Amino acid sequence: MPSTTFFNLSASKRQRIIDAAVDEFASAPYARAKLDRIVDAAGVSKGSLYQYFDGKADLYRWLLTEYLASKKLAAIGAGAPPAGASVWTVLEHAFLAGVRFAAAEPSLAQLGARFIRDHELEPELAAVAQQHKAMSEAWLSELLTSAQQRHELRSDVDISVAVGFLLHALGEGMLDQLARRLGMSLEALLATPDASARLNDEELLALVRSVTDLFCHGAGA
Amino acid sequence: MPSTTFFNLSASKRQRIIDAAVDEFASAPYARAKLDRIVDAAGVSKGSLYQYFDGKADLYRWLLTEYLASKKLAAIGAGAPPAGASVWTVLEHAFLAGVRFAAAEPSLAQLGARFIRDHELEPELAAVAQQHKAMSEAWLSELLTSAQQRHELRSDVDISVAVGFLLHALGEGMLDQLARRLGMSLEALLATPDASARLNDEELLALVRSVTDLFCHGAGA
Amino acid sequence: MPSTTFFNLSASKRQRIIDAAVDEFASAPYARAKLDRIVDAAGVSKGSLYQYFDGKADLYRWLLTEYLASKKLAAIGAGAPPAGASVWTVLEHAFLAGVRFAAAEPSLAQLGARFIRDHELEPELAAVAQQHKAMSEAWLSELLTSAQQRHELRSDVDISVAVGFLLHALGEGMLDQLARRLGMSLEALLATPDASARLNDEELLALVRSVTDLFCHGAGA
Amino acid sequence: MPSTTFFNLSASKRQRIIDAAVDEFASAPYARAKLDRIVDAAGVSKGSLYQYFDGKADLYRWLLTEYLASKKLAAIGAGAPPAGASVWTVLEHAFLAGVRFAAAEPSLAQLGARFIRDHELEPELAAVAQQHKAMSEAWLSELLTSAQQRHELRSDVDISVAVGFLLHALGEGMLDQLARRLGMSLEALLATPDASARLNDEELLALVRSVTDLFCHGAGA
DNA sequence: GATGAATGAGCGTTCATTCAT
DNA sequence: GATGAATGAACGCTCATTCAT
Repeated sequence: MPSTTFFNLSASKRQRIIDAAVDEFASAPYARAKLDRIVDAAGVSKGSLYQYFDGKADLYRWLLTEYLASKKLAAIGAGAPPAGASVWTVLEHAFLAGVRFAAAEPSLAQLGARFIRDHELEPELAAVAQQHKAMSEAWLSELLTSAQQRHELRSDVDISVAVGFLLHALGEGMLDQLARRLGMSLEALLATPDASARLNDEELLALVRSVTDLFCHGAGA
Repeated sequence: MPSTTFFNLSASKRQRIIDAAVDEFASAPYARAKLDRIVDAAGVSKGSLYQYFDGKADLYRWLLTEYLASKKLAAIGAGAPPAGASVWTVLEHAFLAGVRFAAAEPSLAQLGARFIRDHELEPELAAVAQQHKAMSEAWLSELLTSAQQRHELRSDVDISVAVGFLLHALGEGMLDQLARRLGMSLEALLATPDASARLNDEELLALVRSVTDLFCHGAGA
Repeated sequence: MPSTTFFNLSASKRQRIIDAAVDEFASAPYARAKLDRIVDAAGVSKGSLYQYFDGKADLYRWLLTEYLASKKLAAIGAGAPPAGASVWTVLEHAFLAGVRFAAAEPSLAQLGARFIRDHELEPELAAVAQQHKAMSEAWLSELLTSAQQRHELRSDVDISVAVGFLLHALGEGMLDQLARRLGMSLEALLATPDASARLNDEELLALVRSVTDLFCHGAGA
Repeated sequence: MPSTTFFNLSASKRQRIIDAAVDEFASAPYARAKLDRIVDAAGVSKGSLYQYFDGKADLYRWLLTEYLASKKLAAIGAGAPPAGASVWTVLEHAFLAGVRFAAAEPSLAQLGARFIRDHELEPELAAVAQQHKAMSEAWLSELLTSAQQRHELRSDVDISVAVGFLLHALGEGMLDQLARRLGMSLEALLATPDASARLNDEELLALVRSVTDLFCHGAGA
């Protein structure tokens, strides 16, 4: 949790710190991200950073649970699906919001992607990751269950298997597919912040449709 | 590459070292795995370990590319699908072999799972990981393409999206689903080597069928 | 290159570190010089040393190429030979400056002497050593060639042999001769920082004259 | 001192060990020479080497003080100057023997050269080096003193300076000059065992004459 | 006598965190 | 509140030597 001191900072200085931290945590896994690089890039002293945050883990946690989440919400909220929309519409909206956010805010999206994949987390941070995953799972589980009740989904579909599929598809799988579309490896994509910008909105939509189509109709002839 | 010294060791000692290394690398990502813990658990001196392997990376690489691979091959080879089998049979066999291996050799399966997800790898090891992924992708891509030509798959399915789905489902997703069936988190499963043993073969088969069913028919009503 | 941190240190602390490092590198060849001994003698932590310098090699390089060089320049600059001086005058000045420096700053002179002789250098440091030698050789070669053209040297003298002689005489040979005059072995001289102070300036001059005399007239009857 | 066991070895095995050790100690300074490489090259076990010699230092010492010395003696003894020869003849013989030995037995010559220059020696070995140097100095000192009495040398030449010159010229300086003639650095020469073979006997003689000429007549016009 | 596996002290280096100024 | 110098535990790795077989 940042101290009040942090919020009393001038907006520009605060943003400089945030940007430096986002860049660092986006370009290296947690264990390899260096506070030294962050303070250098932000132009603040190490002591100051420790007055704003309780340490490396605290900074990282805040970035993910507060900053990234709020940005994501803002970006996604704009295009929320109409209430009562079918599960397919909801999923398509979610996918589109995801790929659009990745294309618009590559560093932040990378940060989120790293978080999902990162294994180097302190136990404390791992708990945050698990909680995050649990929430997504709960949301998907409810979405699919109610869809099944509305007969939008086959009654004999294994919900937990479907949740697993979508969880991946909305998270790491999305970046994986983006990378594939761009003809680059996932690693290369993570190292190239604005690569996603090369895809225009139509291409993003086509990608999303391919995924939802597979999920809806399966691959069988 | 282990030195010949390593293979001249008594089988029990060699196995002690392998087990200690597998446990360590399975329970912590590469960067956090400590040689000290391995030598302590194995009851050998640090110097000895360095006479067997060229270093941490060498030990890890051997464990993955030689030891794990050979164990996996032995486990999977037994139940290879008949030649000319349909894509569904092939996939089902692959899935079953995977979950059975995970249930039979949980530590090794964990090791493999970590490897796929690990971000902290030395460049050299990262190359091994990418190569491994590329091979899996190529195999799946060919499998699906020829199936499509045989009209076992819909002609308008996006192969690369389908490959992405299967890649995940056969790798990390498999452990994820196993964890879900056992009612535990993936992390808990990774920390509980013999948890998978609680599922009997019928349950494993049911799990596999749920996944292939989703892939074949989709979730749509 | 030392960090700015190093130069922000109090002069006394900085000097303590320099002295400790000079002593260590002067009393043991590079490969056997221990950072532990330096930090102990300087009374700083190992981590601090690493904030000042990039490592052992960096500290050593700076000591030689910056610190020693600047001290030497200061010491030698005072008594530069007049422009247009004969080769004999130039050489005598160079020798005198050398022996006086060795007598005045024995530890530093030892450091330089070790550097010239040391075989255990990292490739990077070895390059510095070779460059240093090449510069000295070029300077001497030019000095002797132009002297030959001015007929201060015999026309049939083999310049490269003469350069070899002077290179040694101005470097390691100088300490060797100093040791001989003091009736001790070179090793003993290197281990006794202020032994050189026992020779007064007249004796130093006599030593220099003996060397230049041999070089000028030869030993033949 | 090698154990009697060593001398009971078959000549071929003994020579294999010697050659491997010479090669290793010739191609790296003492501290960087590895026993592992020697036993590998010689095809003997490490334990055996420790039964022949008391350790690394013992092997090195024997190689220098017994083996190299005897080989040198054999090579030089053949062309000893006639009794009662002038100092110039004696020196020329000594120089020629030296350069010829270097050209004929490059590895051994390198070993000797390394020994003279090496700073990484154990105290015990350093004593051997000092003793060796002292003997050479004594021989030269006596040679020059008696020559001076016979008026072959100027009466006012500083013997100790002249000894210093010759000591260098006959040792490291010789290799230095050889390297210069071959157009390579000393380091390159040490790394290229048979480079010296490129100079024919006439060229070697010319080199020797250049040096003795400088020593006899000086460089002055 | 020969073997080669075992040893362990010791090295240079890293980096999140602390705290005096 | 801001600074940045100080810290030190911990890591991967080396290699001459020992000693049971």
